[in-house]
Amino acid sequence: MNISDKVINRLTLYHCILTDYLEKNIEYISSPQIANLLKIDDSQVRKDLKYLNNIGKCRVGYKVVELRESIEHTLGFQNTKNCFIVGAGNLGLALAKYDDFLNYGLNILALFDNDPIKVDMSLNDKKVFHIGILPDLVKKYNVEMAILTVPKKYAQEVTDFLVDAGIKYIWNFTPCILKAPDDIKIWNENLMSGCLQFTAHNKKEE
Amino acid sequence: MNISDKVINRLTLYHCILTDYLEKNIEYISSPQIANLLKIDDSQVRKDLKYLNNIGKCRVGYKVVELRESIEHTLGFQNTKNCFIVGAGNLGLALAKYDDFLNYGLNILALFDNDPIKVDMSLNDKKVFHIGILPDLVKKYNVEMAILTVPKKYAQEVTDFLVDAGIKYIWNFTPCILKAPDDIKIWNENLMSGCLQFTAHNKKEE
DNA sequence: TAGATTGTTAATCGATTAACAATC
DNA sequence: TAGATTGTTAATCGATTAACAATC
Repeated sequence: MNISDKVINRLTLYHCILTDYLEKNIEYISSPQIANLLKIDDSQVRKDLKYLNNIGKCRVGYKVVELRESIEHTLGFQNTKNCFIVGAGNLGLALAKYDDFLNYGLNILALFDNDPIKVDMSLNDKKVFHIGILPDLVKKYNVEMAILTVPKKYAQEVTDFLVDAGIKYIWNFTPCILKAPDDIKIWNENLMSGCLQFTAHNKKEE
Repeated sequence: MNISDKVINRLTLYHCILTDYLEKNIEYISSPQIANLLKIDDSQVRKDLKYLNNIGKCRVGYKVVELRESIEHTLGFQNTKNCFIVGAGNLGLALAKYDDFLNYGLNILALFDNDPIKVDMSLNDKKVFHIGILPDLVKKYNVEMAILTVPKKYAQEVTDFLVDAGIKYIWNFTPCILKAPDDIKIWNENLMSGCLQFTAHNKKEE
């Protein structure tokens, strides 16, 4: 069963709501409650929740604890994935400090850079290594995923290097479209694209 | 004319490709070329480009310079929007240093925090102010948008404060679903949600 | 001309919304 | 019982893909 991008995105939003309810010790939540918070349709919420094989109760809704665990299980928060950050610039360092990733199953082991000044720096128990030793560490720690935060002009070159080193998933934070073999999965993170969705939308009223 | 989220997202990707072609001094680009790079359908590319009122030439494609400018115009990269970052933690500081935003029409003027140690810090010509003076500066500089990067537990409280101060657009980087009046537009930036799309997808093969 | 590409329509596919019987 | 909610089907809506005439 394949879960679409849109459903995955909504499941993460439901997860935020459920975490909040859990902290407030509320035991049950209903689909209209979730729908109101997100301003979406309640039958859509129920349809999304069907992916989780979770059973709701008429008149009371779903158990917060169980529903939250089902989402975590379905999205794979438990099976932790190791990951390297490639490029220890501002964004790379910020992402390394962003502890929330581990809650979602993403374990950032280390950073890499080619700048000797940055090498051997340490932050949040994560060390910056020279890019040259990345292939060895990929094998040693069985890392399949890399977060790419290098300057634009090195993006393709570094991608080729990562692919050769055996990296299979690249989370691309550079504003470049990377070329890679078909079996390499690339997710282009376009920070501005989300933001443009509300700023550009206004144009229709012009 | 309303442009959907998906189209906006693709237009930003086309923009990356066009910037690359421009730097390589390539004059024309065709829809199959764009489609191949992004591994999508070429008729979809042509349909997206129709939003831009741009005219392609048979056998040669579209003029790179013109197409790029049309995208920038349609997505409003020219009409710069002022913006405040609220919360000068790791993520807030990283976003403040991320100069690329200005290319997309987003002008970050300043940061705000309630921690006296952070107040008066300065980075990239941007100063950190005490959150208390935000309402005054919102009026003074006519700021409608805020990037929310405060700790989770203050997210709702700060949102209420921003709404009272006259902020209309909130780009929410906290893992919280914010409550706000209907005329306030909120974009929930869920960094992990994109990443989960390739890690969670594998589950289908289990 | 032959071949590549655009622009556009029709066909397909998937996602959202509406509706409602079943349940407690 | 009355009322709220689930689970699910049908209807609607929108997005993607296929197809192809027109163009150069």
